[in-house]
Amino acid sequence: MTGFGGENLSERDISLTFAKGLTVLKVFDSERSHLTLPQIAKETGLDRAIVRRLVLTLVHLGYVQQQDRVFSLTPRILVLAGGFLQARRFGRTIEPLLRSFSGQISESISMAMIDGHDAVYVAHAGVDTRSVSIGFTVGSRAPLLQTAIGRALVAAAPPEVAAQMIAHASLRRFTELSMLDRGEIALAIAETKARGYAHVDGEFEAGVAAVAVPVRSEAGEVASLGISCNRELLRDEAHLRQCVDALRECGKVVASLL
Amino acid sequence: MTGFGGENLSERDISLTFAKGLTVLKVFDSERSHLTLPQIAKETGLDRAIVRRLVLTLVHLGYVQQQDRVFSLTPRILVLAGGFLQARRFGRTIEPLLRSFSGQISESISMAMIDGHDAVYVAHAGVDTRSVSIGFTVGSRAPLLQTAIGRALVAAAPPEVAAQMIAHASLRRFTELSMLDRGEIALAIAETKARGYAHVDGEFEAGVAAVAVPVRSEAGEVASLGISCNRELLRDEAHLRQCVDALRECGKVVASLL
DNA sequence: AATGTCTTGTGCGATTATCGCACGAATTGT
DNA sequence: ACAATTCGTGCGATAATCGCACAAGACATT
Repeated sequence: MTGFGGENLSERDISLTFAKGLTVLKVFDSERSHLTLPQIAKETGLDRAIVRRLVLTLVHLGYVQQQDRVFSLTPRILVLAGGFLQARRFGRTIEPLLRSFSGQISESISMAMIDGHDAVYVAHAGVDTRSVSIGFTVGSRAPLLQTAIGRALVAAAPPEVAAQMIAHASLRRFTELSMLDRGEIALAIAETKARGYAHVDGEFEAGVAAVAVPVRSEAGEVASLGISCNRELLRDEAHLRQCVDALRECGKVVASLL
Repeated sequence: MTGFGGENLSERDISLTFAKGLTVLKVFDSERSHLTLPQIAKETGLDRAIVRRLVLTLVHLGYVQQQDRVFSLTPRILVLAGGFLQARRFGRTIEPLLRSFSGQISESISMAMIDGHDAVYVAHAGVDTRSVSIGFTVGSRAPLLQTAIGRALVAAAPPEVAAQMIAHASLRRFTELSMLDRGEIALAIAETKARGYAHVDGEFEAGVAAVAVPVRSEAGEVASLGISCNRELLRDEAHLRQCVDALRECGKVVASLL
Protein backbone atom coordinates (compact mmCIF):
# COMPACT_ATOMS: atom_id res chain seq x y z
CA MET A 1 0.00 0.00 0.00
CA THR A 2 3.02 2.24 0.32
CA GLY A 3 3.21 4.32 -2.82
CA PHE A 4 6.65 3.47 -4.12
CA GLY A 5 7.07 4.36 -7.73
CA GLY A 6 5.22 7.56 -7.04
CA GLU A 7 8.17 9.16 -5.27
CA ASN A 8 10.05 11.87 -7.07
CA LEU A 9 12.58 9.86 -8.98
CA SER A 10 14.37 13.03 -9.94
CA GLU A 11 17.26 11.89 -7.83
CA ARG A 12 18.78 8.93 -9.54
CA ASP A 13 21.41 8.26 -6.95
CA ILE A 14 19.19 6.48 -4.45
CA SER A 15 19.59 2.90 -3.44
CA LEU A 16 16.33 1.20 -4.29
CA THR A 17 17.14 -1.98 -2.44
CA PHE A 18 17.99 -0.15 0.74
CA ALA A 19 14.81 1.89 0.52
CA LYS A 20 12.75 -1.26 0.11
CA GLY A 21 14.50 -2.85 3.03
CA LEU A 22 13.63 0.07 5.26
CA THR A 23 10.06 -0.10 4.05
CA VAL A 24 9.99 -3.70 5.19
CA LEU A 25 11.43 -2.73 8.54
CA LYS A 26 8.81 -0.05 8.89
CA VAL A 27 5.79 -2.32 8.55
CA PHE A 28 6.53 -3.81 11.94
CA ASP A 29 4.54 -1.26 13.87
CA SER A 30 2.46 -1.27 17.01
CA GLU A 31 -0.50 -3.22 15.68
CA ARG A 32 1.39 -5.37 13.19
CA SER A 33 4.19 -6.75 15.30
CA HIS A 34 4.19 -10.40 14.26
CA LEU A 35 4.06 -10.89 10.52
CA THR A 36 4.46 -13.64 7.99
CA LEU A 37 6.28 -13.21 4.71
CA PRO A 38 3.13 -12.88 2.58
CA GLN A 39 1.65 -10.37 4.99
CA ILE A 40 4.73 -8.20 4.67
CA ALA A 41 4.61 -8.58 0.91
CA LYS A 42 0.99 -7.45 0.78
CA GLU A 43 1.63 -4.59 3.15
CA THR A 44 4.62 -3.23 1.29
CA GLY A 45 3.44 -4.05 -2.20
CA LEU A 46 6.73 -5.79 -2.89
CA ASP A 47 7.17 -9.17 -4.47
CA ARG A 48 7.28 -12.10 -2.08
CA ALA A 49 10.70 -13.15 -3.29
CA ILE A 50 12.14 -9.72 -2.57
CA VAL A 51 10.55 -9.59 0.83
CA ARG A 52 12.02 -12.97 1.60
CA ARG A 53 15.54 -11.78 0.78
CA LEU A 54 15.16 -8.59 2.76
CA VAL A 55 13.64 -10.23 5.81
CA LEU A 56 16.25 -12.98 5.75
CA THR A 57 18.84 -10.25 5.69
CA LEU A 58 17.26 -8.68 8.74
CA VAL A 59 17.24 -12.03 10.49
CA HIS A 60 20.86 -12.58 9.56
CA LEU A 61 21.80 -9.23 11.05
CA GLY A 62 19.75 -9.89 14.17
CA TYR A 63 17.17 -7.15 13.81
CA VAL A 64 14.35 -9.62 13.26
CA GLN A 65 13.69 -13.02 14.74
CA GLN A 66 11.84 -15.91 13.20
CA GLN A 67 9.54 -18.14 15.20
CA ASP A 68 8.07 -20.92 13.16
CA ARG A 69 6.71 -18.80 10.36
CA VAL A 70 6.14 -15.41 11.87
CA PHE A 71 8.73 -12.68 12.04
CA SER A 72 9.06 -10.02 14.73
CA LEU A 73 11.51 -7.34 15.75
CA THR A 74 14.27 -8.02 18.25
CA PRO A 75 15.59 -5.56 20.85
CA ARG A 76 18.49 -4.86 18.53
CA ILE A 77 16.32 -2.37 16.72
CA LEU A 78 16.60 -0.21 19.83
CA VAL A 79 20.32 0.12 19.30
CA LEU A 80 19.63 2.08 16.14
CA ALA A 81 17.37 4.44 18.03
CA GLY A 82 19.77 4.43 20.97
CA GLY A 83 22.32 6.23 18.87
CA PHE A 84 19.92 9.07 18.38
CA LEU A 85 18.68 9.14 21.96
CA GLN A 86 22.12 9.05 23.50
CA ALA A 87 23.64 11.56 21.11
CA ARG A 88 20.96 14.10 21.92
CA ARG A 89 21.19 13.38 25.65
CA PHE A 90 17.58 12.35 25.90
CA GLY A 91 17.39 9.80 28.66
CA ARG A 92 20.59 10.74 30.38
CA THR A 93 19.99 14.45 30.75
CA ILE A 94 16.62 15.49 29.43
CA GLU A 95 14.38 12.80 30.89
CA PRO A 96 15.69 13.37 34.43
CA LEU A 97 15.00 17.03 33.88
CA LEU A 98 11.46 16.33 32.73
CA ARG A 99 11.01 14.05 35.72
CA SER A 100 12.06 16.80 38.06
CA PHE A 101 9.48 19.25 36.73
CA SER A 102 6.94 16.48 36.37
CA GLY A 103 7.29 15.68 40.07
CA GLN A 104 6.69 19.28 41.04
CA ILE A 105 3.27 19.42 39.43
CA SER A 106 2.37 15.72 39.50
CA GLU A 107 1.67 15.55 35.80
CA SER A 108 3.38 13.54 33.06
CA ILE A 109 5.53 15.64 30.75
CA SER A 110 6.32 14.59 27.19
CA MET A 111 8.73 15.98 24.67
CA ALA A 112 8.21 15.74 20.94
CA MET A 113 9.91 16.67 17.68
CA ILE A 114 8.69 17.01 14.12
CA ASP A 115 8.90 14.02 11.84
CA GLY A 116 7.46 14.69 8.43
CA HIS A 117 3.83 15.64 9.02
CA ASP A 118 3.63 14.10 12.46
CA ALA A 119 4.84 14.78 15.95
CA VAL A 120 7.02 12.03 17.36
CA TYR A 121 7.66 11.61 21.07
CA VAL A 122 11.35 11.64 21.94
CA ALA A 123 11.25 11.71 25.74
CA HIS A 124 8.71 11.12 28.45
CA ALA A 125 8.46 11.48 32.20
CA GLY A 126 5.47 9.82 33.78
CA VAL A 127 4.07 10.08 37.25
CA ASP A 128 3.49 7.04 39.43
CA THR A 129 -0.25 7.39 39.71
CA ARG A 130 -2.71 7.53 36.90
CA SER A 131 -0.36 5.17 35.20
CA VAL A 132 -1.84 3.80 32.01
CA SER A 133 -4.24 6.59 31.06
CA ILE A 134 -3.14 8.36 27.91
CA GLY A 135 0.03 6.38 27.39
CA PHE A 136 2.31 7.87 24.84
CA THR A 137 5.79 6.52 24.76
CA VAL A 138 9.04 7.22 23.01
CA GLY A 139 8.58 6.63 19.31
CA SER A 140 4.83 7.21 19.34
CA ARG A 141 3.36 9.50 16.74
CA ALA A 142 0.64 12.10 17.06
CA PRO A 143 -0.98 14.45 14.56
CA LEU A 144 0.71 17.83 14.28
CA LEU A 145 -2.38 19.95 13.85
CA GLN A 146 -4.81 18.43 16.30
CA THR A 147 -2.76 18.06 19.46
CA ALA A 148 -1.26 20.65 21.78
CA ILE A 149 2.20 19.20 21.54
CA GLY A 150 1.90 19.20 17.76
CA ARG A 151 0.71 22.78 17.45
CA ALA A 152 3.49 23.90 19.75
CA LEU A 153 5.89 22.23 17.33
CA VAL A 154 4.40 24.04 14.37
CA ALA A 155 4.57 27.29 16.33
CA ALA A 156 8.26 26.69 17.00
CA ALA A 157 9.09 25.81 13.41
CA PRO A 158 10.40 28.35 10.88
CA PRO A 159 7.53 30.23 9.17
CA GLU A 160 7.85 28.54 5.79
CA VAL A 161 7.94 25.09 7.33
CA ALA A 162 4.99 25.93 9.54
CA ALA A 163 2.97 27.14 6.57
CA GLN A 164 3.73 23.95 4.73
CA MET A 165 2.61 21.87 7.71
CA ILE A 166 -0.59 23.83 8.16
CA ALA A 167 -1.38 23.42 4.50
CA HIS A 168 -0.56 19.75 4.09
CA ALA A 169 -0.42 17.85 7.38
CA SER A 170 -3.22 15.35 7.76
CA LEU A 171 -6.51 16.18 9.37
CA ARG A 172 -8.91 13.62 10.75
CA ARG A 173 -12.08 13.72 12.77
CA PHE A 174 -10.76 12.00 15.89
CA THR A 175 -13.56 13.37 18.07
CA GLU A 176 -16.57 15.55 17.48
CA LEU A 177 -14.50 18.47 18.75
CA SER A 178 -11.71 17.97 16.20
CA MET A 179 -10.86 21.17 14.41
CA LEU A 180 -10.89 20.45 10.68
CA ASP A 181 -10.57 23.87 9.13
CA ARG A 182 -6.98 24.76 8.27
CA GLY A 183 -7.66 28.47 8.56
CA GLU A 184 -8.98 27.99 12.06
CA ILE A 185 -5.95 25.89 12.94
CA ALA A 186 -3.60 28.52 11.55
CA LEU A 187 -5.23 30.98 13.91
CA ALA A 188 -4.86 28.64 16.85
CA ILE A 189 -1.18 28.26 16.05
CA ALA A 190 -0.73 32.01 15.72
CA GLU A 191 -2.33 32.35 19.13
CA THR A 192 0.04 29.67 20.44
CA LYS A 193 2.97 31.64 19.14
CA ALA A 194 1.68 34.89 20.62
CA ARG A 195 0.92 33.74 24.16
CA GLY A 196 3.63 31.10 24.28
CA TYR A 197 1.61 27.95 24.79
CA ALA A 198 -0.91 25.76 23.03
CA HIS A 199 -4.11 24.57 24.63
CA VAL A 200 -6.17 21.87 22.96
CA ASP A 201 -9.28 20.42 24.52
CA GLY A 202 -10.65 17.06 23.44
CA GLU A 203 -9.79 17.33 19.75
CA PHE A 204 -7.67 14.20 19.64
CA GLU A 205 -9.00 12.02 22.44
CA ALA A 206 -12.39 12.67 23.94
CA GLY A 207 -12.25 13.98 27.48
CA VAL A 208 -8.54 14.69 27.32
CA ALA A 209 -7.07 18.17 27.25
CA ALA A 210 -3.47 19.22 26.87
CA VAL A 211 -1.13 22.17 27.02
CA ALA A 212 2.25 22.46 25.36
CA VAL A 213 5.01 25.00 24.89
CA PRO A 214 7.32 25.46 21.89
CA VAL A 215 11.03 24.93 22.43
CA ARG A 216 13.73 26.22 20.16
CA SER A 217 17.44 25.90 20.68
CA GLU A 218 19.99 28.43 19.54
CA ALA A 219 21.00 26.03 16.82
CA GLY A 220 17.45 26.20 15.47
CA GLU A 221 16.46 22.77 16.75
CA VAL A 222 12.70 22.58 17.16
CA ALA A 223 10.86 20.65 19.88
CA SER A 224 7.95 20.99 22.26
CA LEU A 225 6.98 19.98 25.77
CA GLY A 226 3.47 18.96 26.68
CA ILE A 227 1.16 17.81 29.43
CA SER A 228 -1.98 15.79 28.82
CA CYS A 229 -4.63 15.29 31.43
CA ASN A 230 -8.30 15.06 32.13
CA ARG A 231 -10.10 18.03 30.62
CA GLU A 232 -11.80 18.85 33.91
CA LEU A 233 -8.41 19.32 35.56
CA LEU A 234 -7.26 21.81 32.97
CA ARG A 235 -10.45 23.79 33.40
CA ASP A 236 -9.00 24.89 36.72
CA GLU A 237 -7.28 28.13 35.88
CA ALA A 238 -4.71 27.77 38.65
CA HIS A 239 -3.69 24.30 37.58
CA LEU A 240 -3.41 25.33 33.97
CA ARG A 241 -1.16 28.21 34.87
CA GLN A 242 0.92 25.94 37.06
CA CYS A 243 1.39 23.51 34.19
CA VAL A 244 2.23 26.20 31.67
CA ASP A 245 4.74 27.80 34.01
CA ALA A 246 6.43 24.48 34.69
CA LEU A 247 6.61 23.72 30.98
CA ARG A 248 8.05 27.14 30.25
CA GLU A 249 10.74 26.79 32.87
CA CYS A 250 11.52 23.29 31.72
CA GLY A 251 11.56 24.44 28.12
CA LYS A 252 14.19 27.07 28.85
CA VAL A 253 16.53 24.48 30.24
CA VAL A 254 15.83 22.00 27.47
CA ALA A 255 16.52 24.65 24.83
CA SER A 256 19.93 25.23 26.33
CA LEU A 257 20.68 21.51 26.23
CA LEU A 258 19.69 20.85 22.64
CA MET B 1 36.40 -1.73 10.65
CA THR B 2 33.33 -3.89 10.52
CA GLY B 3 34.36 -7.25 9.20
CA PHE B 4 32.13 -7.73 6.26
CA GLY B 5 33.32 -10.38 3.90
CA GLY B 6 34.10 -12.56 6.87
CA GLU B 7 30.47 -13.38 7.56
CA ASN B 8 29.23 -16.84 6.81
CA LEU B 9 28.32 -16.51 3.19
CA SER B 10 26.70 -19.90 3.25
CA GLU B 11 23.39 -18.18 2.79
CA ARG B 12 23.35 -16.69 -0.62
CA ASP B 13 19.92 -15.18 -0.35
CA ILE B 14 20.93 -12.11 1.60
CA SER B 15 20.63 -8.61 0.28
CA LEU B 16 24.11 -7.16 0.38
CA THR B 17 22.98 -3.63 -0.33
CA PHE B 18 20.46 -3.67 2.46
CA ALA B 19 23.03 -5.03 4.87
CA LYS B 20 25.45 -2.30 3.94
CA GLY B 21 22.76 0.30 4.37
CA LEU B 22 22.04 -0.90 7.87
CA THR B 23 25.74 -0.84 8.63
CA VAL B 24 25.77 2.79 7.62
CA LEU B 25 22.76 3.48 9.82
CA LYS B 26 24.49 1.77 12.71
CA VAL B 27 27.61 3.96 12.72
CA PHE B 28 25.52 6.85 14.01
CA ASP B 29 25.98 5.97 17.65
CA SER B 30 26.27 7.89 20.88
CA GLU B 31 29.75 9.29 20.33
CA ARG B 32 29.60 9.56 16.56
CA SER B 33 26.37 11.40 15.99
CA HIS B 34 27.38 13.96 13.40
CA LEU B 35 29.34 12.47 10.54
CA THR B 36 30.62 13.45 7.13
CA LEU B 37 30.55 11.13 4.15
CA PRO B 38 34.25 10.21 4.28
CA GLN B 39 34.02 9.56 8.02
CA ILE B 40 31.21 7.11 7.44
CA ALA B 41 33.16 5.51 4.63
CA LYS B 42 36.19 5.02 6.83
CA GLU B 43 34.10 3.73 9.70
CA THR B 44 32.21 1.20 7.63
CA GLY B 45 35.04 0.27 5.30
CA LEU B 46 32.77 0.89 2.33
CA ASP B 47 33.65 2.89 -0.73
CA ARG B 48 32.81 6.58 -0.56
CA ALA B 49 30.56 6.36 -3.60
CA ILE B 50 28.50 3.59 -2.03
CA VAL B 51 28.22 5.47 1.22
CA ARG B 52 27.02 8.48 -0.66
CA ARG B 53 24.21 6.57 -2.32
CA LEU B 54 23.14 4.93 0.91
CA VAL B 55 23.23 8.10 2.98
CA LEU B 56 21.39 10.03 0.28
CA THR B 57 18.78 7.31 0.40
CA LEU B 58 18.46 7.78 4.14
CA VAL B 59 18.12 11.52 3.67
CA HIS B 60 15.51 11.00 0.99
CA LEU B 61 13.52 8.78 3.33
CA GLY B 62 13.88 11.22 6.19
CA TYR B 63 15.91 9.11 8.58
CA VAL B 64 18.96 11.32 8.26
CA GLN B 65 19.30 15.06 7.86
CA GLN B 66 22.03 16.97 6.14
CA GLN B 67 23.37 20.21 7.53
CA ASP B 68 26.03 21.75 5.36
CA ARG B 69 28.24 18.71 5.09
CA VAL B 70 27.54 16.68 8.19
CA PHE B 71 24.83 14.08 8.48
CA SER B 72 22.89 13.17 11.60
CA LEU B 73 19.89 11.06 12.54
CA THR B 74 16.41 12.52 12.67
CA PRO B 75 13.69 11.58 15.15
CA ARG B 76 12.18 9.36 12.48
CA ILE B 77 14.57 6.66 13.52
CA LEU B 78 12.53 6.42 16.69
CA VAL B 79 9.51 5.33 14.73
CA LEU B 80 11.32 2.14 13.82
CA ALA B 81 12.04 1.45 17.47
CA GLY B 82 8.57 2.63 18.40
CA GLY B 83 7.09 -0.34 16.61
CA PHE B 84 8.99 -2.65 18.88
CA LEU B 85 8.35 -0.69 22.05
CA GLN B 86 4.64 -0.31 21.45
CA ALA B 87 4.08 -3.84 20.33
CA ARG B 88 5.65 -5.19 23.50
CA ARG B 89 3.80 -2.69 25.66
CA PHE B 90 6.96 -1.17 27.02
CA GLY B 91 6.16 2.43 27.78
CA ARG B 92 2.42 2.08 27.94
CA THR B 93 2.24 -0.78 30.41
CA ILE B 94 5.64 -1.85 31.63
CA GLU B 95 7.27 1.49 32.36
CA PRO B 96 4.37 2.67 34.54
CA LEU B 97 4.69 -0.62 36.36
CA LEU B 98 8.40 -0.12 36.87
CA ARG B 99 7.71 3.41 38.03
CA SER B 100 5.29 2.15 40.61
CA PHE B 101 7.80 -0.25 42.16
CA SER B 102 10.57 2.27 41.69
CA GLY B 103 8.64 4.82 43.70
CA GLN B 104 8.16 2.38 46.57
CA ILE B 105 11.87 1.92 47.12
CA SER B 106 13.16 5.20 45.69
CA GLU B 107 15.55 3.52 43.30
CA SER B 108 15.66 3.55 39.52
CA ILE B 109 14.61 0.28 37.93
CA SER B 110 15.75 -0.80 34.48
CA MET B 111 14.67 -3.62 32.25
CA ALA B 112 16.94 -5.27 29.72
CA MET B 113 16.88 -7.99 27.08
CA ILE B 114 19.58 -9.95 25.29
CA ASP B 115 20.93 -8.64 22.02
CA GLY B 116 23.72 -10.74 20.65
CA HIS B 117 26.43 -10.76 23.27
CA ASP B 118 25.18 -7.64 25.01
CA ALA B 119 22.38 -6.58 27.26
CA VAL B 120 20.21 -3.83 25.82
CA TYR B 121 17.96 -1.65 27.94
CA VAL B 122 14.35 -1.75 26.83
CA ALA B 123 12.61 0.18 29.61
CA HIS B 124 13.59 2.43 32.44
CA ALA B 125 11.97 4.10 35.42
CA GLY B 126 14.04 6.76 37.12
CA VAL B 127 13.57 8.56 40.38
CA ASP B 128 13.43 12.35 40.62
CA THR B 129 16.48 12.77 42.75
CA ARG B 130 19.97 11.58 42.02
CA SER B 131 19.13 12.42 38.45
CA VAL B 132 22.12 12.06 36.24
CA SER B 133 24.16 9.47 38.14
CA ILE B 134 24.50 6.23 36.24
CA GLY B 135 22.33 7.18 33.34
CA PHE B 136 21.33 4.24 31.21
CA THR B 137 18.56 4.82 28.80
CA VAL B 138 16.47 2.85 26.38
CA GLY B 139 18.73 1.51 23.68
CA SER B 140 21.88 1.57 25.78
CA ARG B 141 24.07 -1.50 25.82
CA ALA B 142 25.89 -3.14 28.68
CA PRO B 143 28.14 -6.19 28.89
CA LEU B 144 26.32 -9.43 29.62
CA LEU B 145 28.89 -10.99 31.88
CA GLN B 146 30.05 -8.09 33.98
CA THR B 147 26.81 -6.44 35.07
CA ALA B 148 24.05 -7.64 37.36
CA ILE B 149 21.35 -7.03 34.78
CA GLY B 150 23.41 -8.95 32.23
CA ARG B 151 24.07 -11.95 34.44
CA ALA B 152 20.40 -12.10 35.32
CA LEU B 153 19.71 -12.29 31.59
CA VAL B 154 22.14 -15.15 31.15
CA ALA B 155 20.60 -16.88 34.13
CA ALA B 156 17.16 -16.56 32.54
CA ALA B 157 18.28 -17.80 29.13
CA PRO B 158 17.97 -21.43 28.02
CA PRO B 159 20.99 -23.51 29.14
CA GLU B 160 22.56 -23.89 25.71
CA VAL B 161 22.26 -20.19 24.98
CA ALA B 162 23.64 -19.35 28.41
CA ALA B 163 26.63 -21.63 27.87
CA GLN B 164 27.30 -19.98 24.54
CA MET B 165 27.18 -16.53 26.13
CA ILE B 166 29.46 -17.48 28.99
CA ALA B 167 31.95 -18.93 26.55
CA HIS B 168 31.97 -16.16 23.97
CA ALA B 169 30.56 -12.88 25.26
CA SER B 170 33.17 -10.16 25.57
CA LEU B 171 35.16 -9.57 28.72
CA ARG B 172 36.95 -6.36 29.51
CA ARG B 173 38.72 -4.93 32.51
CA PHE B 174 36.35 -2.05 33.21
CA THR B 175 37.54 -1.70 36.79
CA GLU B 176 40.09 -3.41 38.94
CA LEU B 177 37.28 -5.51 40.38
CA SER B 178 36.14 -6.80 36.97
CA MET B 179 35.78 -10.56 36.94
CA LEU B 180 37.68 -11.86 33.94
CA ASP B 181 37.63 -15.61 34.44
CA ARG B 182 34.81 -17.32 32.58
CA GLY B 183 34.69 -20.19 35.02
CA GLU B 184 34.26 -17.81 37.91
CA ILE B 185 31.53 -15.98 35.99
CA ALA B 186 29.76 -19.26 35.26
CA LEU B 187 29.70 -19.89 38.98
CA ALA B 188 28.31 -16.42 39.70
CA ILE B 189 25.56 -17.03 37.16
CA ALA B 190 24.76 -20.43 38.65
CA GLU B 191 24.49 -18.72 42.02
CA THR B 192 22.22 -16.13 40.44
CA LYS B 193 20.00 -18.86 39.14
CA ALA B 194 19.92 -20.66 42.48
CA ARG B 195 19.08 -17.76 44.78
CA GLY B 196 17.05 -15.84 42.19
CA TYR B 197 19.04 -12.65 41.91
CA ALA B 198 22.39 -11.36 40.72
CA HIS B 199 24.57 -9.08 42.77
CA VAL B 200 27.55 -7.38 41.15
CA ASP B 201 29.72 -4.91 42.99
CA GLY B 202 31.91 -2.44 41.15
CA GLU B 203 32.87 -4.68 38.24
CA PHE B 204 31.55 -2.40 35.54
CA GLU B 205 31.69 1.07 37.03
CA ALA B 206 33.82 1.80 40.04
CA GLY B 207 31.84 2.49 43.19
CA VAL B 208 28.58 1.30 41.67
CA ALA B 209 26.84 -1.88 42.73
CA ALA B 210 23.74 -3.49 41.29
CA VAL B 211 21.21 -6.22 41.82
CA ALA B 212 19.02 -7.82 39.17
CA VAL B 213 16.47 -10.59 38.83
CA PRO B 214 15.83 -12.85 35.83
CA VAL B 215 12.43 -12.65 34.18
CA ARG B 216 10.97 -15.29 31.95
CA SER B 217 7.55 -15.28 30.37
CA GLU B 218 5.50 -18.37 29.65
CA ALA B 219 6.28 -17.86 25.99
CA GLY B 220 9.97 -18.24 26.83
CA GLU B 221 10.73 -14.54 26.45
CA VAL B 222 13.84 -13.65 28.44
CA ALA B 223 14.43 -10.36 30.25
CA SER B 224 15.76 -8.98 33.50
CA LEU B 225 15.08 -6.17 35.94
CA GLY B 226 17.85 -4.36 37.74
CA ILE B 227 18.71 -1.62 40.19
CA SER B 228 22.02 0.20 40.19
CA CYS B 229 23.17 2.35 43.05
CA ASN B 230 26.04 3.45 45.18
CA ARG B 231 27.87 0.42 46.49
CA GLU B 232 27.65 1.69 50.06
CA LEU B 233 23.87 1.65 49.87
CA LEU B 234 23.72 -1.96 48.76
CA ARG B 235 26.00 -2.96 51.61
CA ASP B 236 23.01 -2.35 53.85
CA GLU B 237 21.44 -5.78 54.12
CA ALA B 238 17.96 -4.39 54.69
CA HIS B 239 18.09 -2.17 51.64
CA LEU B 240 19.42 -4.95 49.48
CA ARG B 241 16.59 -7.23 50.56
CA GLN B 242 14.08 -4.49 49.92
CA CYS B 243 15.42 -3.99 46.41
CA VAL B 244 15.48 -7.68 45.61
CA ASP B 245 11.95 -8.18 46.90
CA ALA B 246 10.65 -5.27 44.87
CA LEU B 247 12.38 -6.57 41.75
CA ARG B 248 10.97 -10.05 42.31
CA GLU B 249 7.43 -8.78 42.71
CA CYS B 250 7.81 -6.52 39.73
CA GLY B 251 9.32 -9.37 37.73
CA LYS B 252 6.32 -11.59 38.35
CA VAL B 253 3.97 -9.00 36.89
CA VAL B 254 6.29 -8.25 33.98
CA ALA B 255 6.55 -11.94 33.15
CA SER B 256 2.78 -12.14 32.87
CA LEU B 257 2.74 -9.15 30.53
CA LEU B 258 5.38 -10.33 28.09
C1' DA C 1 -11.36 -39.05 4.16
C1' DA C 2 -10.11 -37.49 -0.37
C1' DT C 3 -9.91 -34.07 -3.73
C1' DG C 4 -9.55 -29.63 -5.48
C1' DT C 5 -8.29 -24.90 -4.66
C1' DC C 6 -5.72 -21.53 -2.66
C1' DT C 7 -1.64 -20.03 -0.47
C1' DT C 8 3.19 -20.12 0.48
C1' DG C 9 8.24 -21.07 -0.27
C1' DT C 10 12.11 -20.91 -3.46
C1' DG C 11 15.32 -21.78 -7.78
C1' DC C 12 16.86 -19.53 -12.08
C1' DG C 13 17.74 -16.68 -16.00
C1' DA C 14 17.34 -11.85 -17.95
C1' DT C 15 17.70 -7.40 -16.59
C1' DT C 16 18.97 -3.57 -14.15
C1' DA C 17 20.78 -1.40 -10.21
C1' DT C 18 25.13 -1.36 -8.12
C1' DC C 19 30.31 -1.03 -7.65
C1' DG C 20 34.56 1.22 -7.85
C1' DC C 21 37.51 3.71 -10.68
C1' DA C 22 38.89 8.16 -12.36
C1' DC C 23 38.36 12.94 -13.00
C1' DG C 24 37.22 17.70 -11.44
C1' DA C 25 36.27 20.68 -7.53
C1' DA C 26 36.97 22.23 -3.12
C1' DT C 27 39.69 22.71 0.90
C1' DT C 28 43.46 22.82 3.96
C1' DG C 29 48.18 23.56 5.21
C1' DT C 30 52.52 25.88 4.45
C1' DA D 1 49.27 32.43 -2.96
C1' DC D 2 50.55 27.88 -4.29
C1' DA D 3 50.62 23.10 -3.85
C1' DA D 4 49.17 18.91 -1.94
C1' DT D 5 45.58 16.52 -0.14
C1' DT D 6 40.90 15.39 0.46
C1' DC D 7 36.33 15.30 -1.09
C1' DG D 8 32.31 14.95 -4.37
C1' DT D 9 30.35 12.64 -8.36
C1' DG D 10 29.70 10.76 -13.49
C1' DC D 11 30.13 6.46 -16.16
C1' DG D 12 30.89 1.91 -17.93
C1' DA D 13 31.56 -3.12 -16.62
C1' DT D 14 29.88 -6.38 -13.59
C1' DA D 15 27.51 -8.82 -10.37
C1' DA D 16 23.51 -8.48 -7.54
C1' DT D 17 18.70 -8.07 -7.93
C1' DC D 18 13.92 -8.78 -9.83
C1' DG D 19 10.01 -11.35 -10.81
C1' DC D 20 8.37 -15.26 -12.99
C1' DA D 21 7.26 -20.06 -12.68
C1' DC D 22 7.16 -24.29 -10.34
C1' DA D 23 6.77 -27.32 -6.21
C1' DA D 24 5.23 -28.07 -1.61
C1' DG D 25 2.17 -27.23 1.84
C1' DA D 26 -2.28 -25.69 4.03
C1' DC D 27 -7.09 -25.29 3.98
C1' DA D 28 -11.84 -25.78 2.89
C1' DT D 29 -15.26 -28.21 0.68
C1' DT D 30 -17.84 -32.22 -0.80
